[in-house]
Amino acid sequence: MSRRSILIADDHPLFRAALEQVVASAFPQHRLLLAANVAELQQAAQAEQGLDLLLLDLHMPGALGFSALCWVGGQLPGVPVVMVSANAQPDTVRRALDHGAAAFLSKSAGIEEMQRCMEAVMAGARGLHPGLSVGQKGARLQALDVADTLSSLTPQQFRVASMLVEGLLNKQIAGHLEVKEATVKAHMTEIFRKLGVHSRTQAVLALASLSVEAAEDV
Amino acid sequence: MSRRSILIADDHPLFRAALEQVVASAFPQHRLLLAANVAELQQAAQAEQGLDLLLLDLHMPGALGFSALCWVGGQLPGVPVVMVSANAQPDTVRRALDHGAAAFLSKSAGIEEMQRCMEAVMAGARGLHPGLSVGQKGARLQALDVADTLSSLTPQQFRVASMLVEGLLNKQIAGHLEVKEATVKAHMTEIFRKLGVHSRTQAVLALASLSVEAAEDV
DNA sequence: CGGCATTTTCGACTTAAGTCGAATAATCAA
DNA sequence: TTGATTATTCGACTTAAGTCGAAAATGCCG
Repeated sequence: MSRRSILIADDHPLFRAALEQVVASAFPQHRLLLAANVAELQQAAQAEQGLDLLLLDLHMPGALGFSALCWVGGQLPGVPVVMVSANAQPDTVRRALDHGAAAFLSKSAGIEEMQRCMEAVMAGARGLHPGLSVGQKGARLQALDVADTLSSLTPQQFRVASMLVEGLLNKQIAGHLEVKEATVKAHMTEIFRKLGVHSRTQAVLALASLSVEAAEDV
Repeated sequence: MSRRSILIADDHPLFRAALEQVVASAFPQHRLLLAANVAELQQAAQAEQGLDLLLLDLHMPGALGFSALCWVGGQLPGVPVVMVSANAQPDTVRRALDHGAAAFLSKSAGIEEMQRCMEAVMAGARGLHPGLSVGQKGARLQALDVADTLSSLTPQQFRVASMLVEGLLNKQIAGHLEVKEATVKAHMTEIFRKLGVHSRTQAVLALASLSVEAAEDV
């Protein structure tokens, strides 16, 4: 636990491996942790308090839009997050930074550029997005209330919420999490309370407003 | 039924009255029909087969995004629709035209401009949007499947679907429509079948993808 | 007017959803 | 370690959701 560590969360195997090489060559003294989905991300982040940097893909399985980023912001305060995404639309970048990302890296960025960015972020830099002017931050995002709420969900509740917006039944969610259906229902009730709604339908509507933020950039 | 008629559907009383004046002065020989919400729009359109023009507000109570436009396209084929909206973002305009609108009018447009546009549409013109270049049509819209489905809903089913995405319970929907809850459930089952889903949650997710198209432009 | 198709309606029944209370397990600070 | 807080789990119960079949109403065409 003494060595510093960097967590790479990306679902694409090839790109994750490539990213691993880039990070390893730039920071040979750091330990590298890998995650292919949100569940692994949460697990790894939980086992590693002293995380120095998190490279987070925007389109992760199980992540509804920027929700994974929101969750990290709430559950892992102080851990700088570099968002990584195939597309770097100005809107996407701005939203990522609004949601608390320390930097935004395009997957088409050069290796040296990536390394420079990561070094800067670990040195304390924030709001970096190579290739784009800083300009106007904090634009719209009326969905910020929901985003805040998401970051207050416990890890298990977050998984339940993720599967909820996949359209799964309680029974199916229970199967995936290997718990009883009654447990899922209890989580669901708590999620409703935190979202300020009173039914599954309303919860889906609230959460869907987050999902579309990222769905637009496909 | 011999006179030609124009239907104005807008929820804002003041603007609806103003629009009424504009239309009346430009087309004194036409009969004017008014609708303040989607229910009235459906009722009026049903009672009037030979509709020559429909002025449709984008933000109508009970209308989920462009759904009202989709429904008109399916239920009232041949009736030209001029969309009216407070904002005329290029994206909004393009989507409206993609969904079958004959023209798009900004609420801030001049009176003469409005009258010219309406005349042109009734003369057969299509794809008009004063103040914007025609350019690239038919862009994305992966939600077109849902839009097509919406236009296949019966009027009552459409009302049920609208209230569904408001987060209402079956009991509440039944109260608004003044029918028994069992009836609403039956409509719900049929809506699920047409949408190709198997639960209320999935239906909301499918329909929400339509709602957000318009929600962005607020 | 008399069928014919669609729409709307509803009751009875099965399944899913949601609430409440409570027990257990994990976390953290003193 | 101990006490307190939070997270996770679940059973029992109430309510909502969803399916099936069918009757009644509506609209339309010959």
